[in-house]
Amino acid sequence: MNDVKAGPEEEWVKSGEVRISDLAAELGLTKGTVSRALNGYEDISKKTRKRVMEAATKRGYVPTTQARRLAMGLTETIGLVLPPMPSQPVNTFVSEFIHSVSAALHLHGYDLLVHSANSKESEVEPYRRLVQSRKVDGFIIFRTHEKDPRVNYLLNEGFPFVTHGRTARMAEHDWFDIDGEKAFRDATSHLIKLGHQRIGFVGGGKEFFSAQLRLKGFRAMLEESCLEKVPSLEQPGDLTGQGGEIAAQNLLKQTRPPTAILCANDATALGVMKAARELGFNIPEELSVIGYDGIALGAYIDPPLTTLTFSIEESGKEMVNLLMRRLKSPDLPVISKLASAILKLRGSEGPPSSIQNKNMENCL
Amino acid sequence: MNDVKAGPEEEWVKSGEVRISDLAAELGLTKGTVSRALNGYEDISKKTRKRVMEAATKRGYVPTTQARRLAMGLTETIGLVLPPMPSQPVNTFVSEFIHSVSAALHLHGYDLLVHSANSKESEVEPYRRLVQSRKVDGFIIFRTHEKDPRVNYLLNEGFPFVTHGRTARMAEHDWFDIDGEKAFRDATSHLIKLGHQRIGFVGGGKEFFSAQLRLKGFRAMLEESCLEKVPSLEQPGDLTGQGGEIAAQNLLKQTRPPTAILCANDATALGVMKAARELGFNIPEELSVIGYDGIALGAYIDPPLTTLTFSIEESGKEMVNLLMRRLKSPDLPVISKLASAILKLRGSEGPPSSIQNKNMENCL
DNA sequence: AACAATACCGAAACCGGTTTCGAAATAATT
DNA sequence: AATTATTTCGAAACCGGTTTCGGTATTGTT
Repeated sequence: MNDVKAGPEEEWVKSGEVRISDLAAELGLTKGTVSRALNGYEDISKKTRKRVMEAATKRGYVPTTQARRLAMGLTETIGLVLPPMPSQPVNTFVSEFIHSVSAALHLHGYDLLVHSANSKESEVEPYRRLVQSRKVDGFIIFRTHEKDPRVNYLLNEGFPFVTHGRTARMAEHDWFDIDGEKAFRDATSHLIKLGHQRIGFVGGGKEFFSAQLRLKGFRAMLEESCLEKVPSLEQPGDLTGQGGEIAAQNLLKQTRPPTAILCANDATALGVMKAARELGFNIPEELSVIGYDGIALGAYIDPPLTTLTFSIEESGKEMVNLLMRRLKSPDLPVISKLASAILKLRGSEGPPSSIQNKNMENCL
Repeated sequence: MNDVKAGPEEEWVKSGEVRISDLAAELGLTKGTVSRALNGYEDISKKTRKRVMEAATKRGYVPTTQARRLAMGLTETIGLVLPPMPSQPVNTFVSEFIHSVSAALHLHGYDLLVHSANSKESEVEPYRRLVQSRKVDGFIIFRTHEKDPRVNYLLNEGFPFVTHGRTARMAEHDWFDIDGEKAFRDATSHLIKLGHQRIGFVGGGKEFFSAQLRLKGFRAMLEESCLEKVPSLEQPGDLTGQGGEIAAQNLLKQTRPPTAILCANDATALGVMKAARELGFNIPEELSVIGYDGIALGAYIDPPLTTLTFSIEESGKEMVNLLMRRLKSPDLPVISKLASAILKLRGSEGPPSSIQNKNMENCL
C-alpha cells in the first residue's frame, strides 16, 4: 500500500530500521496509539492491540532507547566508577563484581555504565560529570573510605547510590557490606585455638573503612582471649603484595617474631608468604598465614592459602536490589545489609611449632 | 528579571537543573542560538557567544546527554559483553581490560556499556539486543572463537566492532591481537636452548582461535629444532587451574614424562605446578613450567612463574583507536594490529636435570 | 428512542537538545 | 544613495519516542 521506500521485501527488514512512525503509518494509526498499544494501556481495543503487536514483531520493531528515555525522563543506567588501577592488580574482585552487578541490573531493565577514574583528577570528578550530564540514575560505589568524598558529594546532591562498604555517614545512605570485623574475629579465634599467642596483623590502607574494621575485629578477639596487644605486631599495609612483603619483613625480623600473620587481603598474604619463604620460614609449620578475599588462585599455591571468603555475586545482587528500591521510592528510610565472610581453610595455617600454653585459663 | 520560579538564589543552582531553554530565556535568545553559540558555530557574534558562555558556566549548564544524542542520532556508547564467568575466575585480564578500554573511550567522549551474557541464551543474543535497541554505536569483543557467531552476526548486520583476537573472518573486520604464535615459538625456543628435548604442551579451549595459534607456534619451533613431535605430550586444557592439573597428571605419569611444560595460560600453569608438586616433581629442577598472561600473582608464588606477558593497557588503547577510526569512516579498509608478548623469566624454568644432548647438531 | 456512560483513538504537546533555512540588520561596494 | 554582500540571529523542523486531553463511535441504560 504505502511501501514507497521499500526495495526488495527483505531489504528493509534489517534490524534497527523501523521507527514507531513507520509502524503507525503502515497500520493507519498515530504513533501515540501505537505506543500505548505496545505499552499495555487500557484504552486500546484488543483487536488493534493485536494488530499492532503482530506488526511490531513482524517488522522487528524495537523502540529506540534514547528516545524512550528522553521522553520518560530517566536513563535506566547505573554508573560504576573504577578506582585508579594499582599497577599490579592481583584480585579478580572487580571483574566478578561488575559481572554480577551488570547481570542483576539487567533483570530490572537497567544498563551498567562503567567509567574509569584517572588518578590525576579528584575522586568525585567522574561522579560529578555523570550526574551533571544526566547519564545515570544512580551509582554503585565500592571500596569506601571512612570519610568518602564521593558519598559526601552524592548525599549533598541527593543523588541515589549504594555503597559496598560502610562509611562515616552510613546512617544516611543504603549500604551493603561484609562483616569484616566478625571475619577477623573468627580468623583470630581460629589461630588462638590452634595455640598461637603471638599473632601479627598486616592492615590495608587506613583510608578504607573496611581495613579499620578488620583491625578492630583482630584486636577485639585478642583482648577477649587475654592476649596482650603488642603494637609492633600490627603493621600497616596497602592491600598489595609489595606491602605484604615489607610488612612481613618488619614482623619476622623482630627478636620474637609472630607465629601467625593475619592479612587484610589475599594480595597482602601472598607478599607475606613470599617474604617469609625468603627469610626461611616454613609455612605453615613455622608461620601461619591467613588472607581475606578468597581469590581462586589461592588454592593453587603452595601451601594453599587459607582465607576469608564471601560471595561477590551475592554482593552485586544485594546492592542492585537496594539501589532499585531506592530509585523506586527515594524517600524510604535508609537500609543496609551485612553479609558474613567464611573462613576457608586451605592449609596455610596450623598449630605453632612450640605450643607455649601460657595462661589461657585465667582469662574470662 | 524573569526569575519567577527562582527561590533563594542558591537553591536552583543545584546541578542538573538548568535546561537550554532556561538559558535561552534568561539571555533573551532562542535555544537554537544558544546551542550554536555553545557548539562553536561561526554564525554567532563574538559578543553573544561570550554572553552565552558566561551564563552557561555561571549557571552550571551541562547539556542533557540523552537529548543531545537523540538529536544527533548517535549513542556515543560502546558495548562490551562479558562472557559467562567461569565459577572460579582466575585472571585479572577482564578488569584491567575494562579499565583501559573505558579510559581510552573517555578520551573520545564515548561511554562504555558493560553487559553480561548469561550462559543460558545464545552468545549473540546480548549483541542483538544492544544493536536493536540502538544502545551502542559499536562493540569491543574479546576472546574470539575461530568461527565466532558474534562476529558473523555483526558483520552481517554491518555493525562496527573490533575484536581482541583473530577469527576465521579476520580479513573482514578490524582486529587487535597478541602474536601468540611467535610468543610460543619464543618460549619453546627458550626451553630448547636450555636443553629440553621433551616438552609438554597444555592447550586452551579449542574453540578459541588464540589457543590454536599458540599450539601452532609450539609445534613450529619443535619442528624447526628437529625435535620429534610426540602426540602424547600435547594435552588439551580449558584455561583453568583444574584443567592444568588434569593435563599435568596425564603428562607426568607417562613413562617418559616431559622435562618442561608449556601452558596456554597462567591459570593452567598454576594447576600444572600444583599437580607436579603433588606428584613429587621439583620445579624447576625436575620440571620447567611456563605460562601465558603475565598475571601479577605469578610473581608471588614459589617458584615465581615464568610467563609470556603483554600490555593489557596497550590492547585496550589500540582497540579503541581502531574502533574510533571505524566509526568515523565506516568504509575504510579493514585494519589490524599485532602486538607481541615478551617472555618474562621469573624462575619456574631452568635446564633439565640431565641434559641428554641428543642430536641438536644434525638439524638444518 | 433519547440520553448517559464507556471504549477507543487522534491530535498535539512534550522531553531537551541540534540543525537547516530564511529574514533582518549591518557592513561593504559601486 | 542605492545595491549587494555579510553577519547574526529567530523560527521551525527534527530526532523518536511518551503521555495528556478531548472528541467520536459505540455500548448501555431507562
